Amino acid sequence: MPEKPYDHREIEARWHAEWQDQPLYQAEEDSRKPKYYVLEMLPYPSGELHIGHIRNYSIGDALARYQWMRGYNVLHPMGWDAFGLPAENAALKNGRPPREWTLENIEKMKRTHRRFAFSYDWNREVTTCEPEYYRWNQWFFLKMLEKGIAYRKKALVNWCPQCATVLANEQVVNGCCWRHETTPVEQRALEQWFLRITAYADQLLDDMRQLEGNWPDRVLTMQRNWIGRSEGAEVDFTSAAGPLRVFTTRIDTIYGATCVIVAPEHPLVATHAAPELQAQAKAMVDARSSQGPGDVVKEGFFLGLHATNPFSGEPLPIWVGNFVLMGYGTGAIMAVPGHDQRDFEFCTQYGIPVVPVIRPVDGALADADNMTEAFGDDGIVENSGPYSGLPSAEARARMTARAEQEGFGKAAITFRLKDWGISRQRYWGTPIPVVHCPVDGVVPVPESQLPVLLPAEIQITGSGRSPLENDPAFVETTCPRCGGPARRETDTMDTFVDSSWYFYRYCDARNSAAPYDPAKIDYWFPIDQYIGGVEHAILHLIYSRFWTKVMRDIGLIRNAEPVRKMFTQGMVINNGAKMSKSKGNVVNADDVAEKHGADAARLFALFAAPPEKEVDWTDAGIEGIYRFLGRVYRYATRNIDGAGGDGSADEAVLRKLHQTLRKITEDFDSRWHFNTSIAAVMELLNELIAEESRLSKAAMTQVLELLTFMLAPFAPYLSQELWDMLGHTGPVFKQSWPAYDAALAQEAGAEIVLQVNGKVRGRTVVPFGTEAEQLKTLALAHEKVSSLVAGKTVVKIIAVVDKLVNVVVK
RNA sequence: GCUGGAGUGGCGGAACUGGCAGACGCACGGGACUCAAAAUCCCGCAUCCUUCACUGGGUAUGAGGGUUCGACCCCCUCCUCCAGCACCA
Repeated sequence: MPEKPYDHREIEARWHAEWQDQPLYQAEEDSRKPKYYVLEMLPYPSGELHIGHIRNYSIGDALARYQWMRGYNVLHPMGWDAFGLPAENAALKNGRPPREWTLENIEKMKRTHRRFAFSYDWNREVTTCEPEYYRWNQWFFLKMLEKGIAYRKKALVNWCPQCATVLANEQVVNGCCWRHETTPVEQRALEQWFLRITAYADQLLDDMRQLEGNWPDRVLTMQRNWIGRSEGAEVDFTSAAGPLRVFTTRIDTIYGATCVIVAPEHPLVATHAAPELQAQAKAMVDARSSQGPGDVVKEGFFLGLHATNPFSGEPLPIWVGNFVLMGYGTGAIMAVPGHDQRDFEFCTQYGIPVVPVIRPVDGALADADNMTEAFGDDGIVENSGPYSGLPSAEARARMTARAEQEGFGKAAITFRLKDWGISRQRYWGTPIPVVHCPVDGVVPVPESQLPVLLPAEIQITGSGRSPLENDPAFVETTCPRCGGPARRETDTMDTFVDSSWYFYRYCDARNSAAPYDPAKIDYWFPIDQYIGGVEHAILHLIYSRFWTKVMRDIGLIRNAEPVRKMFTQGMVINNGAKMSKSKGNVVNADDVAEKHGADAARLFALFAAPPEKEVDWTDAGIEGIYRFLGRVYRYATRNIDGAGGDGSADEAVLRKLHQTLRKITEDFDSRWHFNTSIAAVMELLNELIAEESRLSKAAMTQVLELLTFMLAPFAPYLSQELWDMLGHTGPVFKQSWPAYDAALAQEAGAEIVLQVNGKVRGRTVVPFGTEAEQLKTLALAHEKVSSLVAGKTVVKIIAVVDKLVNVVVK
């Protein structure tokens, strides 16, 4: 058969039509096959897929298809993170109702998904803005309220004036909003709903040990830092205003404390500071909140009060310092300028004495007058009453014990992690299911009344409060307890709530009686492989882990962790910047599919770099892949029913064929460096073309079939076309992944590198396993080697079986 | 500042366990086919020296040192870049 040109449009259109209404990718219920749950992070439905998405999904899809071929019952679902601010902004801008806008975007993106033939089980699709989904957010919220995990408090919150809403701590980047990177976040006091994630801090930390090895170290490190567990002690300093509690990790330095510093928001300021000092503290708070990224200059003032060091009995001045955080520890510290750099800077600035009390294990105590920086290491405690001479660690233990005995302190653990504020003053989110009753206070909506529906018709104003407040039909209700008039809560939930458990819903997506059937979770969980961007290393991935633990404690599920293996793929860079709408460098997936085809786009996304690394998008790069696919196609079409050659190249070609298959299989099972898998297929093709006329018909048949299989996880359209051309029926990815033939893949002999003084001077082929002694003899007999050795003394000869010989001469 | 990670041709990257540095692709140069172009195919492509040529040799994995018969790989010092955290007491 003469070769045919590669027409990606024709091939992809044909199979697209063929597959359109077929349930090809459904996961089986009640299967006896082993399960494999592969998941890619669900996208926000912005309206278009770009190449960054394509990369994420191409990795997951290759894996899903490979696992199908390996005989697994694969669950590979997709959904939409459909609540969130852009829908409201779109509504403001062009008057489209958020739901309508969102659903339309979803339809558009789904078309692109199908065009790329990603193997999702669309029967399990989850759309988080639909009541069938968000009612379970509300249900979980009520459970958490019962358990005391959800609670309400007035708190200083991060407020973004641009978003006109509250941000979680995790959403504040360098003092600015994560969505508006130049807008400083303000502090406001509001009644907010919180989830007590801090109660799980230790578990979140401890269970990371189960994840080690299967999650990227980088992600685990970031989570550990985020949780920020510190062991130390709380100690009461006595003062005229009552006991003042500080948190310290270095109680061993307490004899070196020269003042106590409180945060400007500390209650002591409000109760005991003179009015002008209170104004000064307030100014400090405001200055800090409006300060953007960069260094905050240390500032402070004397409060006019003293506190007594419970160990030394010494009176110390109480200062207010702008670098002391109310939100961490007790909001008050003991300043030990001799052994803490921050305290050193503050105290020297205000002339507060420096008193060194720790010396290096093998050195002398520093001289206070000549210090230029604090000595922050552990050492030997000096000038510290009965503790003098003890190593730091022991001093800490004894001092803490004494504080506990005498009731002025205790061992304490402080976390950097704070409770998760979930209230948002927004319309397009899950309504928080409580009502405010003048008689009964805050009353949960009974489960039977769920879901609390978001009203469809709403005037989005963009002003500070939730648009829901302006909808009397929503706000005005009756108290479920007393039946009197009451107001609904108008805050909605943070959208990270939606994504904290969506992957459980995939297991039972149409359940209307419960979030899911626990038996199904038992079968499918944990997720075998989760794939997504590293930008979610802390937010989404910590919340998800927390939610799983809560569901377990409610008694719904048994697994403590949702994700067994995590993979973070690198970003796609275009023109030196991360692709984003605001930078205007987005490469649209449909455009690429039109020009070069979905197969080429997918293959290039995998070929350009190892999946965990960033990858530069280049039009030229995808051209190369497109040419490769064309060569494969033309090679196949012109050889598919040819007469065959004399077979003189069969042995070499089949060896290469099975070596390539072995490499791809190994890449899937270990390191996922699909760029080298694809390079190996290219190498194979180069050899196939070179030896084309010398291949027997039987060998050619085997070549074409295995080549088709090798491409099946990466290029579904082309491989299906080839499979069809080869006279087979049915989807190629439902065939069994072929086992490579180890005997065929075996090289004829070992190539031994011959070196003199570590430099390669020749090589020779010997039977595998040829012994070292024999290799040495062979090497010395080698013409090139012997000429270089002649006239010199052989110092030694190193021989490594099947690898090399190195003759060392002098 | 702290904590991770990374530096290899013009570019993206390979070299998996200390054993042939530069696979594969892009770009580039030359050639074939063509009236011409596109497409396609063939050849070359780290660098310097040597040779008419075949060839042969030296130098190269951010810089400098070390360990080793042998180092992109291990150790030490330094430089640069990227990411995360950033007064967390």
